[in-house]
Amino acid sequence: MARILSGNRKQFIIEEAGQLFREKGYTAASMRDLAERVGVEAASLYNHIKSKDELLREICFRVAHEYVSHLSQTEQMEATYAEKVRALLRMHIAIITHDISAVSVANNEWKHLPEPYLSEFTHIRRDYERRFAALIQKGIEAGEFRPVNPKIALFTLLAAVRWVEIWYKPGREISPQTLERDIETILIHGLTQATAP
Amino acid sequence: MARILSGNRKQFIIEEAGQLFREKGYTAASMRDLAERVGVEAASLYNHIKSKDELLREICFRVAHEYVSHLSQTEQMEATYAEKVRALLRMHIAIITHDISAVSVANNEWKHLPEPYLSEFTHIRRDYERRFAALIQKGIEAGEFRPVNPKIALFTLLAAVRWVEIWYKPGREISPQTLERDIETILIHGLTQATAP
DNA sequence: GTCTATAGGCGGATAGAC
DNA sequence: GTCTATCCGCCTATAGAC
Repeated sequence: MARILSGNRKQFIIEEAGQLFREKGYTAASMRDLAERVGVEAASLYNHIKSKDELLREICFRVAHEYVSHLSQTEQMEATYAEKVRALLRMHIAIITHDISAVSVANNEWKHLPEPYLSEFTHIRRDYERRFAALIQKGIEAGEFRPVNPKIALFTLLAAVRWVEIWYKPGREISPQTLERDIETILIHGLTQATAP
Repeated sequence: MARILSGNRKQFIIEEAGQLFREKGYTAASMRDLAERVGVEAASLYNHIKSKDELLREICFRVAHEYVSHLSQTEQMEATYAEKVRALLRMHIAIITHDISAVSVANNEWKHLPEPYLSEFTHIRRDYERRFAALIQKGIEAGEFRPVNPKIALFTLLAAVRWVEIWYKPGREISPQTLERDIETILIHGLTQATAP
């Protein structure tokens, strides 16, 4: 029971840390700032966590594992490569809009992870990119996609959904559904009306 | 003469600061770090600059003004909206590949600007986005572009070229020319071969 | 214009009472 | 588990000798 309460308390602290790190950046955010949000003195935080960077680790790796888990599911789908890429774009937008603080921290503050976690994190991310690029490569070979460099295509897609993380706030004028539809339209079909392959 | 030398020295310090801020982040980068790169003691830097945030300001506003200046030129071009948007995409890629540290800092560290510079910077950026979105809006009205939300289109385009800033290193396997061509292909024509408007 | 020395503040984290 | 008090280090920036 004590462990469950303690676990909840820790999760609450991690949640607040995610929002704080997103707003001010990991380095500029102090444990005193975090304590104020949580409603305790700074020293009390250390009854739940061991260090500031433990918070960063929890956030970054939770996000990383969520992305990898969805990628694995997508790879096993029975579908065309275009459908798989489309599903991954939707997945990215969904994760971002549902867990925006954590995603933002994982995207922008990961470089402050201390070793060996930094190496582990970049390794996971590189592996994710490699597997995603392989799907695009196969889509090109299958004639579904234009013959572009798969890495360029990958990063263009990933970056194009990442802006949502910077910009999106719940309750903003544009709904997640419109977001999803229009971003997909541009990336999959292109911006211009009349296309000539 | 003394002023010219001093000016060059200051520019050198700003250049080194840009690289340092990009690598470590503005808050995590110390004046001692910067001094070591420049080859002096930290206190000596203050003969050339007034404060750490002056360096951040110089970098952020130089980049902002470069973007705005190119946008103004593009607005005055005699060309279709598709050609103008294409020109702006090329301009973004060119600025990023030529001045990557400064662009990276302006994109990622601007939030550490102290007021009133923070407000001024965000105002300049919002104005840039408004004018760029207007070009897309007109392109949609002219039937050149698909009927998507202009803001979504804008941010998707801007984000898609921004990844270059995170990823690009001079001398990497992919050339700026290939970058430009493939990113344009995806954003303007779309990833899939057979498009059905 | 560069140096050494240092002021003055805030950072993460710990000790120990309750 | 939370508090107060505090350690100790690093931070930006300044003072003043050379």
